[in-house]
Amino acid sequence: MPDHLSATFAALADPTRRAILARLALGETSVTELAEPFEMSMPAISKHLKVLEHAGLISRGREAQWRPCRLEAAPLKDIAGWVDYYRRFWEESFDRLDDYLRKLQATAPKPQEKKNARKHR
Amino acid sequence: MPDHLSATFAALADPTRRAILARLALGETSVTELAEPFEMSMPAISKHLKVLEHAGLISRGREAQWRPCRLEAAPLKDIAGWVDYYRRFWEESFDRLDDYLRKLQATAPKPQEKKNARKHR
DNA sequence: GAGTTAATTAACTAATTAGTTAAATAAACG
DNA sequence: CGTTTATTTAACTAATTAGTTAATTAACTC
Repeated sequence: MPDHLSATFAALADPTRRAILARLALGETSVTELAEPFEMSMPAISKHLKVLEHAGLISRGREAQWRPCRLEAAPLKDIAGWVDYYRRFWEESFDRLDDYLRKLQATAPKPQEKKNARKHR
Repeated sequence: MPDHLSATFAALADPTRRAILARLALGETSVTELAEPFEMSMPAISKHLKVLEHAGLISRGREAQWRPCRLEAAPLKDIAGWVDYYRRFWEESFDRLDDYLRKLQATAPKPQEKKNARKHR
């Protein structure tokens, strides 16, 4: 995985892993307890944890024979930062050209002209 | 892909696809122009676009022989909503048990324990 | 030391992903 | 019509992923 944002997104792309994070939001816990809600073998959970750890989303301690997992939210902050850049696109501000065009399109159903929208970079 | 959040996260887990979205944030454009910055064949880009479209992150029109792509931000709003739940974990509020313990651990037991020097933003 | 509990590693398989090149489709152009 | 331009589909390959069962490591308990 090249960059750390990709690793984080990839880790979050699995519902089991997101459920694990949701559980850890309630507090640190063991692998066995994390595994319990899932119809899945322990090694499968272990692998999911490894993916989460690799992405920096959890850390693992050691306490006797348990390896308690803890949520680490720093990568989530990066995700929030990344996605926030796009906020304006879902908050429907009508001051951008794009939205202007979108509005035009909504009101004038059949634009005949081939508007040369291609720009040079 | 089961749920739509997973599909969105998976789509965002690739740097090429994120770059495509970044380009589309500047405005609607053609597949060829989207492909240009990448050392990658057109079919490869076409597949990336299909992934993005499947996740609802872009929509495609038709204008003569071009299929202009447009950013669709609704799924990003869902991502923002999901990640926002975890905001308290990176904003270091010290009113939770977890953070209390974390603080104890940082100050008390072992002098050469790693300092846990996370910064506020 | 033997057994129990917690978790990981090894070895394997099936499915998915990300890329390739070559062929096909679709619309515009002369 | 045949050609050009834009894009997709087909067919293939290599790498990665998500899961399995069996074996292993590690620490505690008797």
